[in-house]
Amino acid sequence: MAIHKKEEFSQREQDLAAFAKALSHPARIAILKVLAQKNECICGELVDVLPLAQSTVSQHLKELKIAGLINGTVDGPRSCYCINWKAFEKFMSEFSFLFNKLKVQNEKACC
Amino acid sequence: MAIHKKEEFSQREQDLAAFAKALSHPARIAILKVLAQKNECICGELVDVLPLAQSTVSQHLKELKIAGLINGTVDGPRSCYCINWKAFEKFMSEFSFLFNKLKVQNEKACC
DNA sequence: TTTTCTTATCGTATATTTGCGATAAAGGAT
DNA sequence: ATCCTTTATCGCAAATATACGATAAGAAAA
Repeated sequence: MAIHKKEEFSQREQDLAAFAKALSHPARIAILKVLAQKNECICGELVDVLPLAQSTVSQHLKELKIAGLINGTVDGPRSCYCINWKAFEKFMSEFSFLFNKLKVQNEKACC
Repeated sequence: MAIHKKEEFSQREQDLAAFAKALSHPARIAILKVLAQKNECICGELVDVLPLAQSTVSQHLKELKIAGLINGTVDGPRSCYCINWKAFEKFMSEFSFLFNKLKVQNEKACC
């Protein structure tokens, strides 16, 4: 492949793509679901619920954290995670904005 | 890796992840933007606008089509693409639904 | 028919993602 | 201090994704 082309797109496009990428695995969707239901959750609870090894769950959590979609705090020997609603809302509204803005322009039928 | 774990998640989770995956590359976000602005668009126009080779653009279009986010019709020697608003809207509302449903439950601060 | 134009697909190289076991690190319990 | 519990990280293997040039395939034009 040799060359990274992602940087040649606008920052906005890259940000939206990064947000979508964080959501692009069913395990991460499932993690967000559990976090939303329980409000907050320690890593071990997620491991119990998901069909994945502890190290794999930890890795998905890391990706969600890097993407800014969840917060994590150390609680003794445990790690407590919860959804970063602010970031989540920001990205979702940005998507909706893009979507709605474009949608109004052309409701007409196409190819 | 050896084993595919994706199938062990619910269909809903897999569908949402697949939708997000289709949006997880800036080139595909850019393509959707152009398609939305022009309403419909032939492949060559996209190649002119994007910093990618024709074969690469064609591949991204294929992925968007497989994901159901765009429609494509053959128009003589050209291919005309447009956004499948119905599918797009369905997925976006599904995301919003998930997001809103979960959000209402817990506005309280967490970790 | 031959040429030209447009797009899809194939083959290939490289980068990234996914997944797990093993291990480290850090706090609590004994 | 030693063990136990919990989580993060490392190292590795395999699968996917990304990107391009070359080529095929199809329609229109010469």
